[in-house]
Amino acid sequence: MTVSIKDIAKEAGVSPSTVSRALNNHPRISEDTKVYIQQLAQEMGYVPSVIARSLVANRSATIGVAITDLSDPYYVGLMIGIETAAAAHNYQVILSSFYRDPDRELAVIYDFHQRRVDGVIITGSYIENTYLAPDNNFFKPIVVINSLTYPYSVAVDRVKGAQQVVEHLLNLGHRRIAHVTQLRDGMERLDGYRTALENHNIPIDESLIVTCDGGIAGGITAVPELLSNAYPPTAIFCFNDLTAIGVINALREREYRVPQDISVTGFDDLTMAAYYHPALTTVRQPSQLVGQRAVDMLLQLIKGRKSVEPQLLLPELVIRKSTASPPPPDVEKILSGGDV
Amino acid sequence: MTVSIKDIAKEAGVSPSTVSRALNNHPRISEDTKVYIQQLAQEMGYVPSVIARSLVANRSATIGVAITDLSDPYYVGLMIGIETAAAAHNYQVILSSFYRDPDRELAVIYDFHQRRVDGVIITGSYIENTYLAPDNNFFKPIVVINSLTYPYSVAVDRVKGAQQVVEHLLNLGHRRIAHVTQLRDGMERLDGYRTALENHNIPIDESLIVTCDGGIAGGITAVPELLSNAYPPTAIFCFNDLTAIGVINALREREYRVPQDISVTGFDDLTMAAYYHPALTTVRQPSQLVGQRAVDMLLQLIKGRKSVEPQLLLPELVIRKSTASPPPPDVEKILSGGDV
DNA sequence: CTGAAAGCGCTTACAG
DNA sequence: CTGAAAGCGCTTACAG
Repeated sequence: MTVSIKDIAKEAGVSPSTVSRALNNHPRISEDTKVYIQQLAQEMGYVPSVIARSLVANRSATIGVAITDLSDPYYVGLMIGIETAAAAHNYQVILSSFYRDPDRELAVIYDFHQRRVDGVIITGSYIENTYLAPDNNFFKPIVVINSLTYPYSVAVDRVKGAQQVVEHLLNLGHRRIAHVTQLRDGMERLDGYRTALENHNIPIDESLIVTCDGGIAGGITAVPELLSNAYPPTAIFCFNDLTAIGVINALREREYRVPQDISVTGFDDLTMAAYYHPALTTVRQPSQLVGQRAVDMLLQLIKGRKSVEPQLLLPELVIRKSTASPPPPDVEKILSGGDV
Repeated sequence: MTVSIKDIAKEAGVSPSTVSRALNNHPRISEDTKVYIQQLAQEMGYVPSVIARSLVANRSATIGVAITDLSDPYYVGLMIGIETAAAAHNYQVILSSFYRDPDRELAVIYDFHQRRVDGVIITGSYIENTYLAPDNNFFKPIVVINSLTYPYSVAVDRVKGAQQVVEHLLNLGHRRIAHVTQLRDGMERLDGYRTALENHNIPIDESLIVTCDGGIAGGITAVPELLSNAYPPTAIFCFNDLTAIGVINALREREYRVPQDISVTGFDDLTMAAYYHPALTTVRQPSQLVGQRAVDMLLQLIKGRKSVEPQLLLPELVIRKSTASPPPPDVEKILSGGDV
């Protein structure tokens, strides 16, 4: 049997109220009994129940974090930022994954509400607009990471990030630049890609845009499609570092050298990006900072603030070894009638 | 104001007990009122409070997971296994990191108890023996992953794993095999390393054993020490994949080729290991399975079982591209009086 | 089938 | 400074 405040009260011959006050350092309590009770509690192995405390305080000191998929280190980075910031404010984190399944996402958020978390952070949400609906039963503040439409959001300007890498490729002299994108989460990067090319008066070639699942496997499957193009790309701008790594693997298997034969760029700047071979040119998303800011924003909302400004953080182009100028044009191909 | 069972009772003109029964599909309740109440609850936006429910049930359907450091993908793998298995049993997971700090570890476990988790899983524990002490105030079952001394543990046989890779290196013809270890968590691997060498009658050369922090950085710092050896190694058995990647980076910086000039092995078989260049020869730890088994064991203990068998899972040697036979002996060195 | 009562472990006005 | 009472949101014997 776990010992409760009542047990201590009985043992000490005082009322439960007094025990409660002693344990909580209440101002109006005699120093003697306070010390005595605290010591007694210690001896008796008392561990306060935050369950009971939450019930009366109407506050659980818990935030629910719904992460779409922990197997992507990018999300782990967010999680680390969230957990660290939450711990610094004495909040505990309850974690659930929903693996890109909208039904599971909804179930997770509902479960969070049943558990009376004080607030919720969602990354990789597929149903962010649901949280705006007035009849959704969700009465706790929700912050969505990287949402374009949801009002309480902290995001990274991925349009700009994409534009920057593609500019970098353009500056190196590339003209046939492919993009491996991801349907759900890749729209901003696609925008940035288009904008950069248009700024340089390069027409968009839709055959150079292929979709993937956003993981290493997706990068691998994208390559054959790209290489079978009548005019294959000299550079590939990938959805993220994971797909870049997949792409590089598939390229290497076909004896292409990166970056000598073809340049490849990532996105995210995972820890691994710097230590991969070749080290990845990529766009750094400050994921831990994003996580931390999301907690800050959520804490404001929990405090009752109604008007928080959506946050937009800046990404940073990181140039490493996976990009270079395109190889010289293929002379044989030109002579045989091709055009580069 | 969030709506409670009382609000629904008032609205429906019945007692709270009836509402509770209707909501919980209690057997003895008229179908009519059940349907009516459930619908009313829905309309009123009722979300049950598991806080309140936990208080009476003395069960929170929550397990606390203390992970030492989420920035190591190995621990993330464990976490994924744990979270998945927990979700399958309708348990939520509350997650805290303690970053190899024993004080924080203890504080986290205490906090879990305050929150009345039903059980605890700890990975990378530094104070596992504390949990055995009778006066520690911890009254919920605790499973420790990869513990050698704690009775409720699921672990991987790392001695054997280490032995296997070192055997592999030996079979390739290596005789000068270095080991980059980690003080806290590397003892088993060190054992396996020693055993394998002894089995082949190769004396242990302590100058070939260097310690590191268990991350990429540690691999990088280990290399200069190893290369400055009077008789440098032809193969390096690393604590884990991360250190192997650090080692390979440091080697490459010095123009060593892996595996032609020197072989390098990892441990863990992170996802990245297969896609690294060169693809890592390593020892697979079935981390998701370990996480899942830990949940299974914990659930047994929560159910009240007192005698669960510690589990020891087998690792698996995965041979890829980072190992090869040693280069031919350095003739110049031999001629100049050296000995290999 | 339904309601009144007690209780889970705590906190907090309200009296004294 | 301390105690008795009420209450947080639920569940569950106990009566009826």
